[in-house]
Amino acid sequence: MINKKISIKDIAKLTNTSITTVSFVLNGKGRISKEITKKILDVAAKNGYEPNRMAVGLRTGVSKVIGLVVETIGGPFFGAMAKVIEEEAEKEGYRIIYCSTNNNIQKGKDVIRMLSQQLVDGYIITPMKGLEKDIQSLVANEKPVVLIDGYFPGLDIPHVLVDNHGSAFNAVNHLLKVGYKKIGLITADLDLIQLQDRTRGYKDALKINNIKEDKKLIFKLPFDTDKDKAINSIKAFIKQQKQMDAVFFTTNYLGTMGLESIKQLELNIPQDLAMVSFDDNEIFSLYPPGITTIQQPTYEIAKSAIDLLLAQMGADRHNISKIKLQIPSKLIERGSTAEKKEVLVKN
Amino acid sequence: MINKKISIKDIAKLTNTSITTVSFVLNGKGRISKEITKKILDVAAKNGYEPNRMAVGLRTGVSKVIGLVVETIGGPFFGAMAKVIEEEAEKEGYRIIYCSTNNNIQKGKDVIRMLSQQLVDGYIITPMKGLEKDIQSLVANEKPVVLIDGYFPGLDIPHVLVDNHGSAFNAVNHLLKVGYKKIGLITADLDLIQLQDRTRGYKDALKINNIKEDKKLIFKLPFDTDKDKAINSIKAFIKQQKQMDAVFFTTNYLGTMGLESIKQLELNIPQDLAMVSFDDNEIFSLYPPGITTIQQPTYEIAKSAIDLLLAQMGADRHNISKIKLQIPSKLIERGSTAEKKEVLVKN
DNA sequence: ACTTTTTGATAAAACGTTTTATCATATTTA
DNA sequence: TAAATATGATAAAACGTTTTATCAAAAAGT
Repeated sequence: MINKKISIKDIAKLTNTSITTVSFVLNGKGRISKEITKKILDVAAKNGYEPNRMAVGLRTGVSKVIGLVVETIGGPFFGAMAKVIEEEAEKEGYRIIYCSTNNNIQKGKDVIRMLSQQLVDGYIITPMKGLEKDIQSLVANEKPVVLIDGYFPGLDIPHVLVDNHGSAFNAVNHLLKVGYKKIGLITADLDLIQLQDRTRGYKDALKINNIKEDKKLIFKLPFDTDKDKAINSIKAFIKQQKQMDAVFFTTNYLGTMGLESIKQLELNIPQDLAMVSFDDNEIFSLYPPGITTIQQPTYEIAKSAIDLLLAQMGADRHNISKIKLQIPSKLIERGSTAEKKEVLVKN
Repeated sequence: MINKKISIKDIAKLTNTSITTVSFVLNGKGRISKEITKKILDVAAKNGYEPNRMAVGLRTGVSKVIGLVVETIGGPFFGAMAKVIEEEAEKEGYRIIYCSTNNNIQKGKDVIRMLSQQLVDGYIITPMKGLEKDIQSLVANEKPVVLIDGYFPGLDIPHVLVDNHGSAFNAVNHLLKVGYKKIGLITADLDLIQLQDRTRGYKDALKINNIKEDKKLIFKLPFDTDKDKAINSIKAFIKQQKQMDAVFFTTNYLGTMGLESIKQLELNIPQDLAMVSFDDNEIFSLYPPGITTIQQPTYEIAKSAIDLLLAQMGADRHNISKIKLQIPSKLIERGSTAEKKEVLVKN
């Protein structure tokens, strides 16, 4: 049953009709009689005809493929996103072509250039500094683009992401409410707007509670440190800041390493150190006493992003673009931020 | 800088040459003088020429795209795979188009049919029962295919996966060596050869240690149960099998839920119940006292798969196909399988 | 000086579609 | 009955490449 792929031309021959007629029937265009329509449809079905996407793409300029450019598909965050995006796209007949940048600007540029070889109809991209021009150039060329998990401040490009500032603000505020006073921040030394917004949220929460920001309580982990080194430097930071009674990690990855660090230091959560991390995660729910986290609405973010993109690719293209969404997160409170018990001072 | 995409024809016009000449220069074929070559290359570079992949694809029948069909990209296992596969493919100029089946046969069929519309040059597929015909048909049509994380017993299709039988055998053997005697098995009620091989490994390990298999110690979790229900039924199973002193989970997912179940039952690991799970994972390394796991060589598996596929797509196509790899795993021993302390019988 | 070979360049066909313009024939209108 | 219109089908061009076959001019061989 080695089916040589059958073309529209073959169907025309088999049904004594013309190529045009077959094309019209298959696409429900033109005016073709019932009988011929049926005959063509039958033959097409029987031979399992599938249009050649390359030919269609060449002729129409439409590939029915969406480019998904993420930092890395590995993590739980993007994995969940990818799934939703794929499902929604498929409903509209789009396939997903996936590329990762590994936070490397050149790789990002390359990937975008490649995809723009008429390969994809639209883009969902996690932006990073240095890609502004490339992405603006896509937009200028009328390519539908939605940024996800980040944005370019000042640029008018549709995007959807969690409310990073508000989420961080709430988390730190929560820590303060339940009694922690010396709250540390552990973030990554990456030039990402998301991390900056989260840091701002932390600082604003302190400010509004009249707590003076202490630079010593902020630790930026260098970007490319390997895992063991990273854990060691986190441990060093925690050990050094003795008065610190809680710590806020700005990413999942940092939070997990933080957990490992705290474990290795044999500190008790939350008695010795309370903690909150961005991005919920199975570890955080399972690890005793449960780690309080900021749960990103991954489904909503992904759904909004793909919807926004599909809308841009649809008929009503123009009035939809320029939509910007910041979706609220959910603070999952667990044991790691249990109310602080004041230490009794012996007297 | 709205660059309308430039074509080979435009370059020909700009350089007073013919389309053929430009094509020859750009592809390093034909015989064209140094001067004209340079002129064309210059103009092409200056205008940022990129070939139209659709046109190339139509003409040559080659898309430079690889289809990756997995159960779901979400999990850590496939996420890690996808990353490696993408990196390696990119070196050879291939892009990855990703589709998930969610363990649904019809979805799998649909996805394969779609991809075969001349969209992709080769396939990496996680096989599932019911897709045999579809995949064999690809092979019959000379499409390069590599199966990953599974295989079709009896069918001669290249594949690469972990040595499921051997891995399970070793894990259970290890449990027996360190003193556990009543070892339970928790697996999923899915008709996957991987799970069957793992189950066989478990049984063979018992057999070789002269331990009679006890059907009561084997629990198959129904496929579509939601997480809470699943945890409850695992808890019920554990509570019922009082003499059971250790349990082997055949997948990451099951292991994680098992951990949650054991936690909810307030059992001590390993004193009350020892455990081993397939697929290593950050939770298992972090959760006290550390869970012993079978670590799949994800990098090796993915690398082998993409290498095998690229080889099939290369020049020496035929002598390479039909390669089958089962890669050994690594047993990561942690606290959950510490040597069993015999309970002192009071006398 | 005439044929053969080499060199450099190109015209044209093909890949499989979609779509515009055209054309008969049939039907309606005047 | 002649003119206008509606109906059903199709030829041909176009999308941007690659590649085969061809061709003129230059170089080499006789």
